[in-house]
Amino acid sequence: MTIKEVCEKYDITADTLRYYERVGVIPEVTRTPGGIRDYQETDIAWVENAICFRDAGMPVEMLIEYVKLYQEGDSTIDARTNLLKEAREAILEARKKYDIALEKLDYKIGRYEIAQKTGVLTWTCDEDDKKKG
Amino acid sequence: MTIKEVCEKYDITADTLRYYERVGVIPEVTRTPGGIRDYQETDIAWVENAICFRDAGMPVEMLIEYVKLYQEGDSTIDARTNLLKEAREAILEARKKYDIALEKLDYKIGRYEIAQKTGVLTWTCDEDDKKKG
DNA sequence: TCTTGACTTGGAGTTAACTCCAAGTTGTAG
DNA sequence: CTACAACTTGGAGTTAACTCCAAGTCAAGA
Repeated sequence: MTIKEVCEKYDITADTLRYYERVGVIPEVTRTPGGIRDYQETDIAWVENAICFRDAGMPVEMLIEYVKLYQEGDSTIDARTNLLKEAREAILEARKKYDIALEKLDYKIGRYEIAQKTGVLTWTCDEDDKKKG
Repeated sequence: MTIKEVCEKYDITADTLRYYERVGVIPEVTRTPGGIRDYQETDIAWVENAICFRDAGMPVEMLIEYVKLYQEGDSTIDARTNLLKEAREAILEARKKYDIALEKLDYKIGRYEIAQKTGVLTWTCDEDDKKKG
């Protein structure tokens, strides 16, 4: 699979893919004899992981560390487990914050929609932002 | 409430609070006659909102836009509602990605824990990353 | 009143994560 | 064999969101 195909498949730029490889977010990608990237199943799995975890806010540094440990072999299994657990906690924490924001948004949207429907503001925005967020 | 107290209450730096005010993420804060920030209930509500929405990944630009619309008065209620709905969609989208990452993490952690308990790798990490992510 | 520490401003600097660029190489279609 | 698009590299540039700094002002205690 060419870099272009991978880009299209995952809606990501070639620059980002090359950057991920360069800094070690993914291991070195398989090449053709001419030196052109030819993504194999394994390479693609790493790309998929990288995108998935980046999408969840996991820092590039952490992914680099994971790949480094992975390449050091079985002796790093404990370290890798810990790293993954740490990432899990961070993601759970972040998700909690998303839920709180959603609640707040829903409350505000609800208020605004009533105002729109009735054409009347039964409350001042000031009051709303002051008392209920 | 002084800037320091607000910092401590929300675990945020004074620089960030001043930055938020400067760029318009929150409206101008009440001052003492001497020009020193003296956060009132309303000011604090804005700070709380800003932190909450930033924590959910809402871009600073969007918060600035909301405050701008808010200050223009009731004629911008439709625009504000749309903005909030847009933010809501973005947060829902992001949260979905967090859930996917969590699933992947849980799967990997489960595998690693079995390896740790039994002291045996019944699978190669390569295989794991290749086939199951 | 003096000191001392927290506050003020505008502007410059930093960080993470890309994103772009120039100059050169590869590979496919005609 | 020749174009020509797509690929390669190292390195520089950009963006969002802070974060820090210098020079000066304010306010509470001795």
